[in-house]
Amino acid sequence: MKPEPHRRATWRDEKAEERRQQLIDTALQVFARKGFDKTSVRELAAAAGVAQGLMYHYFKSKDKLLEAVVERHSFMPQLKTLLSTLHDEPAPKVLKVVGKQFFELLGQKESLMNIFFHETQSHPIVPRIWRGIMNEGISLFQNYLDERVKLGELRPHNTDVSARTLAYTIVLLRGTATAFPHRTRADEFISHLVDNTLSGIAAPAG
Amino acid sequence: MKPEPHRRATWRDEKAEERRQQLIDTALQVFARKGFDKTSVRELAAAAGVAQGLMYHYFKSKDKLLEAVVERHSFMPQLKTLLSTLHDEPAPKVLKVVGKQFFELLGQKESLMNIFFHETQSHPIVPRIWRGIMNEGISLFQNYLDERVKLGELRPHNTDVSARTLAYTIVLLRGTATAFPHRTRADEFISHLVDNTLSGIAAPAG
Amino acid sequence: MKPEPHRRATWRDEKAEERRQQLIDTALQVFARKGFDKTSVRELAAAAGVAQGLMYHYFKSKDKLLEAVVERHSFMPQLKTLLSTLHDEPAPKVLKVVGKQFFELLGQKESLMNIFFHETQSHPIVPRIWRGIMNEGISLFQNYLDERVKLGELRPHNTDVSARTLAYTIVLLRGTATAFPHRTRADEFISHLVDNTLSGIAAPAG
Amino acid sequence: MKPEPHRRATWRDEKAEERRQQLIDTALQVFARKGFDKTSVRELAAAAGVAQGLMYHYFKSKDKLLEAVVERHSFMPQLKTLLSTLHDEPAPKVLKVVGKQFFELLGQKESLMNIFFHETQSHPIVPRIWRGIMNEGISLFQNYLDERVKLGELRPHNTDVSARTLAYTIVLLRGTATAFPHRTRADEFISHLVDNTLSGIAAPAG
DNA sequence: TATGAATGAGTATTCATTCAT
DNA sequence: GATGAATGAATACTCATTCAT
Repeated sequence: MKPEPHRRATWRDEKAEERRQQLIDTALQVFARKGFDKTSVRELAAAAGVAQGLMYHYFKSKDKLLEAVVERHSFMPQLKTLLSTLHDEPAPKVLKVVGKQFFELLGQKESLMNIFFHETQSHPIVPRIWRGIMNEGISLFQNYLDERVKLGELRPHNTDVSARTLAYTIVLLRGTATAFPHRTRADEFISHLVDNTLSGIAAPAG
Repeated sequence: MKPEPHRRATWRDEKAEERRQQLIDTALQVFARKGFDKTSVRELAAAAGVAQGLMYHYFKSKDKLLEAVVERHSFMPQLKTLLSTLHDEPAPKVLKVVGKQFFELLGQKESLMNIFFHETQSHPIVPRIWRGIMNEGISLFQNYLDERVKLGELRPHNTDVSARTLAYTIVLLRGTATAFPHRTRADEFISHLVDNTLSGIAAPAG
Repeated sequence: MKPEPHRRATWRDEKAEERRQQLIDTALQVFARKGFDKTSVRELAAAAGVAQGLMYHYFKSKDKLLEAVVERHSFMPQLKTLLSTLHDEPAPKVLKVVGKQFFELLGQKESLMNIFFHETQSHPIVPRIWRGIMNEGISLFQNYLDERVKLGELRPHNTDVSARTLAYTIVLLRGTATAFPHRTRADEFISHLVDNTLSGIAAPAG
Repeated sequence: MKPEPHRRATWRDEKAEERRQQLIDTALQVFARKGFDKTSVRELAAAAGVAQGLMYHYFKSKDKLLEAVVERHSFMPQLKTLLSTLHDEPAPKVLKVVGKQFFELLGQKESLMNIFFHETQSHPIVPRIWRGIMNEGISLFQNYLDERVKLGELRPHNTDVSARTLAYTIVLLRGTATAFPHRTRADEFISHLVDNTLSGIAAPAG
């Protein structure tokens, strides 16, 4: 019986893929903590417990590594899953839930968010991915709102604006929450946010 | 006959102050365009038309220069002026105006905003100043909203949330507007934003 | 039934020898084109279509590979063959032919010549081989000239000098011919060279 | 009396020019000894007794330094001076003298010759300068020979070939002399070379 | 035999900072 | 005040070589 060279190659390939993943994950953490520019390849290698030369076996350059990081950890799938739960549910009931889940998702992806916020200028792919996520997310969310308008649950209005209002506010809430938490806790904040958005803050007319 | 040392000193002081200001202004532009880390002192000096060594006559280090930049260009005064016009004006009338003015102010301070967004990790003073501006601004804005609630113009609600909703949305709108403009134009967006915020987006109860 | 180990070994040896030869041939081309130092082992392996590690099965080091290249492609045999045709032929008749053949031989070995010219400092074996070829060639050539002197066909003179004059001129002609061809074509040049050498360029004494 | 800023600047400029020259001279020696590729900038700086960073104050890159070296040490002027002594002198009398002087000039420029021979591939300016020197030199030499033909001192022949024969032979003689000196000493060699060239090596007819 | 993952020393270059003039 | 020569540490990246499979 001949040896199976294919099997062996596959095993090596798997190991290599694991290693690649490990390097990406380590880089995500270190980039988020220290920033892309202030992180040296030597540091990355040390953090991953490998020789610096190995970085270049897996990634052509430090820039390409950053690309790999943002591509691999882009939370598009989770965002889609999250937003797919919207459909056929009444707005007042789900907006708070989805808002809080979105906030939580951003929290889980804190490292990535750090990169999105700070490394925009380092490499063009970073804002491109971020823009992709936001646009897609806003778009899906807007579709839901449009449906609800059609159903007469929401009044006719510019849903791009309301979608962005909710999304932007939560994104920046998340951004500032870590750095300098404020009085109102996030959950409570989002509850109020949705209430305000639905009912308005103006006093009921006369 | 010797010249009076005092006169000369004053004249020289003025020149020095001008020069200092010039270096700060140049640095603001270059930092905003290229990022703090990717800008060398040599580049800054060249952009200002002086020798590199001169930078260190005016600023102890590159970091201190960054501090000087964010301190000097902090738009706190303008923000306070802007918000001081709020008082004793009815909300529906002024929110749009103030919102648009705020958006425009952020636009004028685009270079500084770039630094706030991207150089948070470079030096602790950057997020500190940014946080100061935001907190102060939000606080003043919230005070105004509280007044309007007292006057019965707005319904009782968490004004911290509504203040932040408006502020955060406009900030991120500004941030994304330059990089990737979206369908709705800013002015229109802010109009809708204020309308939504005041009246809510829920359909009027039957 | 097991295969005879001897047969297998022989077959494998042949394959191995082929592979070795292939690696040497590839290396010759790449070294000549890019230079020894500027060629990485990775590049060599890629050019030969094998993994880098395999290079070290066949050659102990990059230096040893260079040795193998210059040893294998040393054109000593061809040179000897070429010069062996000299004997018993009259000088005026054969010098031009041999000169042109020598020029052509150098042309065929252009890659090797490139290595001889540029990589002298890389590894001591390179100038050693080159010196060997030249000295042996000059020596054989000189022997021929000495014979012709004895036969009275050439006048008594320092044949080391005349041998080197012809050889050096053709070598450098070849070296410069590729890089920057000059007015006189090589064939013609060599004809004139031999004519001059035999008859001298001085005007016949009155 | 005002201080003379110009004088001071000039003094600094002089110092800078001296330093520049020193770095070039040091580089010439080290490049010649170790080869361009095998010499690190750190080594160059150490050999010159300065910090490595200073190299980049004076030369934009290692390549530019090599350019500066070959440009500054190109022996074109000396070669022209040497060849200008030819005119109006009879060939038999001066060819040996000029030949030996040329050999000696090459010897004085041994370091530069090493670079010309070995670093052709490193940077395009190296062969360009070498070609310039050779072409100009050959051309001037050929002009002289043409004159002598016109005067009836030399017989009509292809002077490009005879000029190159003498030049090439001496160049390679010089190149091999250092590496592996041979039996005939250079002076003697050149005497024989000129004798052969003038009188030919064929036995006198009849 | 053949692979390619892994190593670690080495390289050119950049840069903030100092200082004599 | 102003210059730019000089420093030396840091950085991204390359490469010959080794070795487990």
